[in-house]
This record gives sequence, C-alpha cells and structure tokens, in this order.
Amino acid sequence: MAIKKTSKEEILNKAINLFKTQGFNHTSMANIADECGLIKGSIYHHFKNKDEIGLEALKYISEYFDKNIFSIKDETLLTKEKLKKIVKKTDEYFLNSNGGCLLANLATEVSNQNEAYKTVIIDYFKTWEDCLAKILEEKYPKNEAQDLAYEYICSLQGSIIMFNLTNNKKRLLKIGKNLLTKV
Amino acid sequence: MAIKKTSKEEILNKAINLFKTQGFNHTSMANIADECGLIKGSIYHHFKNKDEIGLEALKYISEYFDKNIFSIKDETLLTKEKLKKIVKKTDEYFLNSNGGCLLANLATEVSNQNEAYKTVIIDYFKTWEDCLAKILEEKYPKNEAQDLAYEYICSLQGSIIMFNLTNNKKRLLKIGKNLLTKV
Amino acid sequence: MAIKKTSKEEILNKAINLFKTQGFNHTSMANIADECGLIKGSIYHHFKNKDEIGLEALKYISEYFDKNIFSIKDETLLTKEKLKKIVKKTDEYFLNSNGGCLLANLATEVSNQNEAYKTVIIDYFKTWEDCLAKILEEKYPKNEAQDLAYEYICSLQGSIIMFNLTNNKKRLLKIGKNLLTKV
Amino acid sequence: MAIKKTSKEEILNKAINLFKTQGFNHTSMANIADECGLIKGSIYHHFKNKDEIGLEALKYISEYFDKNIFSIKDETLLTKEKLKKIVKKTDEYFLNSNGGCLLANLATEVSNQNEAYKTVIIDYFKTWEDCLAKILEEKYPKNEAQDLAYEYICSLQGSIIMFNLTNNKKRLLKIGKNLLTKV
DNA sequence: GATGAATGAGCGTTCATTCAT
DNA sequence: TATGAATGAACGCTCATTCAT
Repeated sequence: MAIKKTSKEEILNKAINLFKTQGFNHTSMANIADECGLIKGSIYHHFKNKDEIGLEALKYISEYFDKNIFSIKDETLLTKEKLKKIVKKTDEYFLNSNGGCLLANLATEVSNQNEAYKTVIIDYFKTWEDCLAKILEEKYPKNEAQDLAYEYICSLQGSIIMFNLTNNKKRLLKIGKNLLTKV
Repeated sequence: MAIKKTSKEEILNKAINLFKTQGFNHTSMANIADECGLIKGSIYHHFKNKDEIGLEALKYISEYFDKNIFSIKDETLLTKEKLKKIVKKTDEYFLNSNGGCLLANLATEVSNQNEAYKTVIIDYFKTWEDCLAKILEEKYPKNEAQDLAYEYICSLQGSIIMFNLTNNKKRLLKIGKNLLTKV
Repeated sequence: MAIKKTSKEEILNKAINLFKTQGFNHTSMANIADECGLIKGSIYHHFKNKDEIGLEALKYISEYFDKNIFSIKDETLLTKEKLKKIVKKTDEYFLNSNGGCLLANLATEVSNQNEAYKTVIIDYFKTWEDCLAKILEEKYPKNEAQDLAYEYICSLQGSIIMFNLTNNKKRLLKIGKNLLTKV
Repeated sequence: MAIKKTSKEEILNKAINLFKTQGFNHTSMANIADECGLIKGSIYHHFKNKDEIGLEALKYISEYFDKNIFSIKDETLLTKEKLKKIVKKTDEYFLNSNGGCLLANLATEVSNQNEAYKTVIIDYFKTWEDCLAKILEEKYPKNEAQDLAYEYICSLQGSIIMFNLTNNKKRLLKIGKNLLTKV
C-alpha cells in the first residue's frame, strides 16, 4: 500500500465532474473516492473536508477562466477578433462541460449557506463581466458596454441551463453569435 | 389526536421555500415537517415520499404560471399591453421569490437523476417560450418570435441567478424592459 | 417495527454501566444501542447526542444521591445514626457499582473538555461535602466538620479507585468505619 | 530526510501530558505527533503502537517515583524528616502535574480493558504504600502502618481529583500535613 | 390524520496502522 | 528516521421511510 495513487488536481477534476452532474450535496466523499480509485478516508489526506473540495473546485475553474479566457482581453487584436476568440473558447468550454457551469450551479445550490463560496462566485461573474465590458468599451460608452456584457453572461447562463435539459447545441451557440453582431 | 393540522398545499408551499433557499438535497423531511409544525413521519400521510413532494412542487409552480401568467396571452389586449402585463407579473414573482426559480434550480440540481422532474421542467420552459412566441408573432415572423422568446427566458434565468448573488433589483428588471423595447 | 422497545431511563442505565467500565470515550453509540437491543440511530430518538447522554447520566446519579443518601441528613435521628445510615448506603452503592464512581471518572476523563459536565460534577461533590459537614457540625466546629467531610470523600474516592484495581472490599469499607469513629 | 528530530523520551513526555489532560482514548496518535513536530506515521519508528506508548508512559512515571520519591525511605534521616521529604516531593509533583495522576487516571479509564496496564498500576500503588508503611513502622505496629499508608494514598488520590476540579491548592496540601501529624 | 419509536443505509470524518520512498 | 500516501474499520450523526398506537 501507501503508493501514490492520485493527486490533488485529479481529485479536484473528478469532484468537479460529479458536482456538476449530480449536484454538490448529492455527491458523497465515497463517490469522489470511488472515481479516484481510493477509499473515502484517503481523500482527507489531500483536502481538509468536503467544503474545502467545493471551494477549491470553484477557485480552480475560476482560475482556468482567468488564465485561458479572460486574459484574451489584453491581447493585441481587433475588437471583433478579441470578442470572437473569447466567445469561441467560452462556447467550447460549456459545450464540453457535462452538467453546465459549476459556479452557477453552486450559486443556486449552496451559496446561500456558504459565504466563502458566494464570494468566489460573485468575483468570478464580476471578473467575466469586466473583461467583456473592457472590450466593448472600444465601441460603446462605458455604461452600455457594461450592460451588454452583463446581458450576454445572463443569457449564456440561462442558455446553459436549457442546454442541459434539451442538448440543443445550436441554441447555445446563438447567444455568442448575438454578442458578436454587436461589434 | 387525528386532528387535521395541515393541508397538502401548505406542506407544498413550505417545501418549495426550503427547496429554493437550501436546495432540494439539503432539505430534509424533518426540515419540511418542522416548518409545518409536524413531525417528519406525518408528512407521509400527504405524500408518498420526498420525490413526490419535489415533483408536485414543480407541478404546483408550473400550474401557477399557466393560470396566472401564461394565460395572459389569450386576453384581448394590444400586443404591447399583453407583453407588459406578462413581464410585470413575471418580475413580481421572481422579485419576491426568495431563492430564485425552483424549476431552474432543480434543473441543475436533480434533473439529471430524475426523468419525471426533467419532463415537467422541460415542459414548463417550452410552454413559457410558446406563450411569449405567440404574442411576438403578432409583430415578428415565427422563427424570430421564437428566438426572441427563448433569449428573454434565458437572460431572465441568468439574471435570477445574479439577483440571488447580488440582490440588484434594477438589473433583474432590465431584462423585461429590454423585451418590451422589441414590440 | 416502531414498537416501543426501550425508555430514556433504560438507555441511561445501560450507558452509565458502559461509561463506568469502559470509559466515556471508549463507549460508542453502537455499544450503548447494542446493550439496549437497538441500532445506534435509534438512540437519537431519545437523546440529542452523546454528550447529552453523558450529562444526563451525571445528573441521574447526582439526583440518586440527593434523594436516597444526602436527604438522610434531614431525618430525625441521632448524629451517629444518621452518619451510619449514610455510610451504609454509600458503601452499598459503591460496592455494587461496577467501575467505580461515574462522577469521579468523568471528572478525570472529560471534565477538562466539557464545562457543563464539570459544573454538575463540582456541584455533586460540594453537595455531598455539605451534607456530611452539616451532620458533623452537631459535634464539631464548622471548619473542622467541613474538613472531616472533605477528607472522607477524598479517601473514599481514592479507595474506590483501589477497589477497582484490587477488589478488596474490606479496605473500601474501612474508610466509612473511620468516619464513624469520629462521632 | 532521516534526521533525528526526536527521542523516545520526548514523545513519552508529550504523550503523558496529553493523556493526563485529554484522557487516553481522546488523545490520538496525530495529537501526539503534532505535539512533537512529527507526522503520525513517524511515531511508529519509536513505539510499536498506541498501547505501547501508554504502557511505557505508566512505567516512566512509576520509575520516576521509584527513583526520586520512594527511594527516600532508605535515606538516613529521622522518621519525621523522611516523611516530610516524601510528602514535599509528592506534593510538588502533583501540584505541577496538569491533569492529575496518570496512573490513577488510566486505572479508571482503561485498566479494565488492559491487563498489562493494570499490573503496572497495581504495582505502582503497592510500592508506594510499602514505601510509606516501612517508614511508619518505625513508630507504628505493622498493620497500623500499612493502614495509615493506604489511607494517605487514597485521600491524596481523591484530593487530586478535587484539585483538578477546583484548583484549591491548600486542600491538596492538607492531606500531606495530616499524614505528618501522625509521626 | 397525527404521533413516537424504530429501522438500515448512508453521511462526513477520524482513527490506528502500514509501508514505499 | 522521517515522510506522505494509503488503508479499513469505526466514529457520531442524519437520512428517508415504516408502522403500531
């Protein structure tokens, strides 16, 4: 025994998948452990408790967006090209994200009971909005840019819920296309 | 003993509130019973099991929308007036609905594991979309009307998630206003 | 199922026995349940948690002493007779109390971590001391009476520890005899 | 790696403190390791298992008493002086012993389940009693000397329990003073 | 219809212990 | 020797559910 069988990141990835498809409260430590080929007690070698897994899961995804998507706003591209790139990467992410957006899911399922979660989630959506607004400001006044950004994120989040129910890809992609018509 | 202390509807209402604010899986039969002044065993005189409460909760809300909001489409009013009335009632409902939209919440939390839930939820959103589309068709071609309806519902659902996080009423109301500019 | 199989008092008595012979921390809810012919979850119908069982166990014994032993101080008997009666009942109790004095045991095992326990335990020993002191005051000045009472209780408690190790009844009884030579 | 960070004796001392203040069963291997700046697995390089730590802890204290206190009986001093010296050292030990007498504590908490522990504990108290009896025999007949020794130890042990509850030093010291009045 | 007592499975967590590195 | 990762059993506790009263 005592051979290294897993890593913090692997556990996190398996947990994220389970949280998205089964919900946070319906995912047990045993479920996560199973998925990693461990027994549930072993998870505690890597995480203090279940809440910590949830919090680190939220931060993990949040950081993924920061690094891979939101950072595009600072690239030297034409307005339209920047937005196109962001929309493309965002669409790709959610089309392949079985179970939707973890941040939004946990916003509805647990953020009422967990202030630390709530803070990360609010921060994620604010950063997203600011990222898009900054690009849109190249063509729109500040307020309008912010509103457009907000409305896009809302429609996308609503659309992800619908995509989960109906699996209609076209409709999901339409939200991004709509945004691109604005620049 | 054997005094009637409660009704099915009362239990349902208390359960709906708990499901919305705490999530379905995090709400126990004991929580629901407590809220009704009963002990948990007594709930089973009214509902077969917890899943039935969830299902009837979804249907209860769905029927509320059918009767009180979606039916407006058949009233004899000008296009704009009809839409105005629907938006007003919808906004009122969600502004006062602590914890957001139960249908959308359960769509993310449990619909993956419960086909009966999923069916009701899909039907609810379809009916909603058709209701709006029917009105918008008075001014738009069929496809466009359907798209506008879908996009409004998506933005509203996304906006409800944000409202739950930030409590910003103005932004929630903006979604409806946006729709009304379209007619 | 659902037939009444036990009572709060029965659970308490079984728990007391286990706490005394195995220690509080080494007695599991499953141990207590086993002893009562229940499964561990069922215990929670009668007690909120394990700490409550411990606290009620302490109070239960404390009240037994109040009612059956300490109350003797108010009976209309000669000083010597009162003391004799108390010593006799006390000796009987501890000779048949497998595992010693729960109050003293929990004083060493858990009172450091549980203020509520500590309070009950301190109160028990104070009441005991005051009871004996009141009787001894009939023959001794106040201070001396209090000291004699205290020393008796200490020797008895020490003696109970030894009795648990060696099972020497005579030595346990000697402590009471000693006290009686004082009046 | 493989640097010597600790010694058996250091672990033992930390463990003794924890056993006395938290109880044996409530002290985990991780608690002990923490206190030593190790991780729990490392403890097993020094001790076979937790029971061995407990047993060696008991022996360690027992030997301390043998060497530093019980040995006084063989010094060339007047009876009263010998007793005085023993009482002084004993009082000092227990006044500074956070959590009381480990031997007595484990006598109540675990000796019922562990014969090896029980043997060491019984032996400790027997040696103590014999030590005092031998000195008292210089002034008293054998039986009486043994009884006085036994009663002193019992009162002291009971008094240590009370000291832990009330922190009243004076009362603890009174037990020793009492003994000294006897010679 | 309501209650109180029970059940068995499962929860998140901690435990003592093992062992390759 | 020390470490980090693992194990399996047990912990206290909660769950949805059942049913005689």
